[in-house]
Amino acid sequence: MAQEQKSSRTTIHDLARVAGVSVSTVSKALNDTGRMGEDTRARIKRIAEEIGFRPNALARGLLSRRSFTIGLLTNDTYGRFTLPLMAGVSEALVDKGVSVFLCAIEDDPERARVHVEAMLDKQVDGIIATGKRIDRALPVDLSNLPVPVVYAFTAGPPNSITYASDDAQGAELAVAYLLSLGRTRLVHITGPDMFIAAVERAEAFRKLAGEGAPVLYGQWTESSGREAVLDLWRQGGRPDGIFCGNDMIARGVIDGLRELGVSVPGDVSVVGFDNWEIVASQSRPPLTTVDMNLKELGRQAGLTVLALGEGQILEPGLRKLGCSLVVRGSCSHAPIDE
Amino acid sequence: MAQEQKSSRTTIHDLARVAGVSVSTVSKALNDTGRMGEDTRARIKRIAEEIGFRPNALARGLLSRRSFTIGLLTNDTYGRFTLPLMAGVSEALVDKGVSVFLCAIEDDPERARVHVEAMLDKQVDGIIATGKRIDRALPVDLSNLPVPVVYAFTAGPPNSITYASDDAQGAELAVAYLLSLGRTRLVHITGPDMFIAAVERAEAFRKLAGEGAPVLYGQWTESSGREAVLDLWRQGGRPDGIFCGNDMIARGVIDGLRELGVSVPGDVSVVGFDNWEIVASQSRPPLTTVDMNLKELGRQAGLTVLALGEGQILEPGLRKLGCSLVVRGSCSHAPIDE
DNA sequence: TTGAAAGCGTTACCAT
DNA sequence: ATGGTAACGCTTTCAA
Repeated sequence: MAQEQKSSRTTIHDLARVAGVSVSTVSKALNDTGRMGEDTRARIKRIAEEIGFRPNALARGLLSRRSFTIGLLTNDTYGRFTLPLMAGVSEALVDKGVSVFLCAIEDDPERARVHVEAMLDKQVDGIIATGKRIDRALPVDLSNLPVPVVYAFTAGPPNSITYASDDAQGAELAVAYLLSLGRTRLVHITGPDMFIAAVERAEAFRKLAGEGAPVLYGQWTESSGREAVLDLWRQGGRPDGIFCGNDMIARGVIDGLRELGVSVPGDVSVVGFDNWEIVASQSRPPLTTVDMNLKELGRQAGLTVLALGEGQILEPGLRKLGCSLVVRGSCSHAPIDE
Repeated sequence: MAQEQKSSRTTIHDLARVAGVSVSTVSKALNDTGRMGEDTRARIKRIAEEIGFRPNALARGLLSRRSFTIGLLTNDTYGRFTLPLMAGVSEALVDKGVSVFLCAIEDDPERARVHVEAMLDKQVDGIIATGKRIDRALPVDLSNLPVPVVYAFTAGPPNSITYASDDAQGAELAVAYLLSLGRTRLVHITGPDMFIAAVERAEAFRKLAGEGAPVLYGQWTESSGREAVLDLWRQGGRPDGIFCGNDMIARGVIDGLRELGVSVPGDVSVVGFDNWEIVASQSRPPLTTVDMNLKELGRQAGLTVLALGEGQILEPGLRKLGCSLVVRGSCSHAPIDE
């Protein structure tokens, strides 16, 4: 049938028997601890290799009180933010033998609790909480757990360690780029002002583009971007550079500009935010956009929970990681006037 | 500092001491095994609740040889297919106390091996292999593992249990819908014919739309869809219904039609495939599309590995799950001619 | 009805 | 240089 080879796993006892030594000797040989003849050690290692012995992490964890396992909790259903983050966490930790439990909770406190308890039962060495916005917390209280918790891209309680991308710096990057291209009449089209990320980006935008530069709050959707740009032109606005709060909005903006017969990047340069590959690279023209380096964020969050789990004492607080600009085709130098 | 409450976990010994009984009595009370006074049982349960005792799954697993843990292996970086699937797996298994290790491998056999071995060391009860296309295998051999493996949305070896969506049925659904609207001149615009999914959908399309109905293979991208439609019109094609191989293509198609001044859904009805929410709902008009029910697929795959892990013998083979049609705004009834 | 003891697979310590 | 033994937290006989 379908599951023939389910050979029972070989244990350290089997290995000891085959090698003709005691279990403790095998253990020491394999872990490079204790003192023993290099020949014996090598021989045991070779035999272990041959019979395909792999130590049972459950038994190991029982003794060491470390499971080499961490939990990643998220309420970001699409995985827009979670997957890159997860990739970073995973990449940083595989080599240390750490595996990651992924738990997707859909803003359901009950399910969230169940997931968290399941992870705790499994003795995870730590938990990374993540989500889709930095100013909202997950629907579950993680503050009195017996394991360290690190927050990444979601709000943590006071005194927690939280990782986030530097929205202001990212926005500055985008605006500075537009300015460097000679674009002077800038507009910012973004999501709802209830999002702190939107506000921070907007403030950074104003700082560089001038306090009077228009900021248009709306939704994080294409249609919102498109309508904003249509309204703008209807009202006589004629920016030559548009910085968008995310890539979806940017697509809508480009869409709207096409409808208006305005050339991108000829007449107007457009910059997005998120570098959501699938959206940014498929737009026409491909989108120049800000990348939040979520993978790096994940990597650091992963390393941090692990360090906390090993007993290191780290300063609590918010840690902002820099963004970078990914240049594609939606921006060009402003035409020389005379 | 940041990790104050790391109280050492309470064990069954603590609980036994508090309750004034032996560990074995506690164990039996909590597991509803053995015989004992209902009052004692209730009292122990209550105390367990009070002091927040939760059994150590590592210890439990050591004994029972079950870790209540499974691994999900994927090479789908964007998570387009993996996340819905994962949601299904997770949803079906949380209640059974099973947690899921997610391992994203990027077509790197080396990393894949490392991940698989890490999971095996952790004594996973089974592995679900998944990916981004049904006719390619993951870059790692999973066929001689000591745990059951189920394949979902990725190719498995002969005699394995594989879950996939029913591409033909999904395509039929789409085409039948177009026909039911009175659309008669149908075209299919899809991805590369190297994808078996593309071919199967195309065949199903031809079966219903007529053997002569045009099938245009291209890429799975927006630009490919747009160009196909532009070419089509340039060459004088005037379909009134377009079935697209995926939602990205459908977006491109709609985009191209707008450029041509063709109304969707007035002049042409468009159906997509995938129901990639973020793409389908944001297109103008929102996309009517085929949903592969990946969540259900995940649920079944999850239940199946678990069953195999419990020793059940199941028939190997490919199991196709039905798709459903999600109606949005991109289709309408054909105008009455006279 | 309850408890003592063995054992799951591993590591650490102390003898030999 | 190597091996015996205890211990990690739990479940499961088996005895009382």
